[in-house]
Amino acid sequence: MTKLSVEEKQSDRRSQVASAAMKLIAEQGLQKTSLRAIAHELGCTTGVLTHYFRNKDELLLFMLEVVMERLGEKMAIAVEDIEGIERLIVMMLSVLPTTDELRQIWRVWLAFVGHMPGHTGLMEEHKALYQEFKASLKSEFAVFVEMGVFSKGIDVEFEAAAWIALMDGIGVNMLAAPQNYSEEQLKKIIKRQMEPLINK
Amino acid sequence: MTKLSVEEKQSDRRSQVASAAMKLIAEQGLQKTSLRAIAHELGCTTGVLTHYFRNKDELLLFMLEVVMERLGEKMAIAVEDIEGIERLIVMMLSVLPTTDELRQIWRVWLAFVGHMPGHTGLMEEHKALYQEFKASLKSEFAVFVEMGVFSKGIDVEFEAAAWIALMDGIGVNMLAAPQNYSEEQLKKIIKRQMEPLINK
DNA sequence: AAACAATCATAACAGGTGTTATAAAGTGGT
DNA sequence: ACCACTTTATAACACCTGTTATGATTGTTT
Repeated sequence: MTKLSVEEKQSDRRSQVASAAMKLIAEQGLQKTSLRAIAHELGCTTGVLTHYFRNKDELLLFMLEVVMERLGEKMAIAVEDIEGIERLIVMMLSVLPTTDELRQIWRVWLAFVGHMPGHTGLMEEHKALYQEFKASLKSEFAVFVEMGVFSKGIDVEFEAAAWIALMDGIGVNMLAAPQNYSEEQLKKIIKRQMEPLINK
Repeated sequence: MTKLSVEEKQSDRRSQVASAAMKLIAEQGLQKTSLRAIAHELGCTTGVLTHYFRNKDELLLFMLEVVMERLGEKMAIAVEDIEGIERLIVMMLSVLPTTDELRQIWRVWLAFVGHMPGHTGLMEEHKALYQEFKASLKSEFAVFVEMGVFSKGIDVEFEAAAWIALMDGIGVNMLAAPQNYSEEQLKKIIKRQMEPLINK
């Protein structure tokens, strides 16, 4: 391969494997997603998987990184050129499981979280990625404080944690107890969470 | 056995099996919790399990019922003799994973939810139990409206759903990305969620 | 063209899985 | 003491699991 197109580079073999695994996990659960099933989904044999991943946990970890990365990208794309309070609303709406792709991502995350007990390595990695997420949210909040959108007294650390918790909860509920959260309802919840932070 | 003490009756053999399974799931995850492992934990053989449960999914379902039931009991005990806004706060605090027992319950629930994809039977049952939970919360809210604590205009259905989502999110975060939510912080989040509902 | 390394396929291993059938042990009623 | 019934143990079944080792194939470099 003399030329590397951008697409080929960013979706290298590891990512292809991860995508196949994510598809299966989202529609069959983690238990039924064996290495052989993933290989079959991808149209190859398990030799590929063992060549790119030391073991299954390493594959799981990579999938989690892919999931977090995709969520970050979706946020970034959704909010560019949007400022102020609207920016936060759009940001949150852009990652909730409202599309098939996002539902897949959330299902994979849920499977991972449910699989964590007893696997301390996975827990620590998950915690690290979460704090990364929280850090970006904190800096976002800090900007709002600087710009006078949020009041000065707020505890950025605490607010970011509370915000992530709310988003996780909505996401989990949209998957685990499917119900019609309309976009208006989602906005209503988000705005409420934002209300006490606004500088008045 | 001529006499059936209350304790022996409510913790019959099925419940004992479920308790052993819950302990293992909470500390090792669902994958490593095989029928043989459960039997070993309980100090018997798999014959007991197969006698009381048709298959593993039926055991899982029963565990989910136990989990929901215990949460309901904890709520009921915590809030008796407490009225008004304080009642709601205590109710919520009483089920969040702040103790070892509650953490176990939440871990089992998370394992179940992560295991649901592809098992439509389990999903439907989970949804049913969730709506039961929501119904009791709705009636709780309705009382608040009647008593003038909450304002008349609120959408009880929507508010209950939003509330459950917030609780789920906090619970998941307390397990998946452990951090020190102090009781004050939890109360702060809860009160905030309550604020827009209060009749002023 | 030869040598090297990356990529992938194949196969075997040791062990564990849920499920099922069957036999043993225990229990209470008559 | 016998019987019917529940409860538990044992063992086997067929299958799947992640992991590992070994070859074949391919591509790149010298």
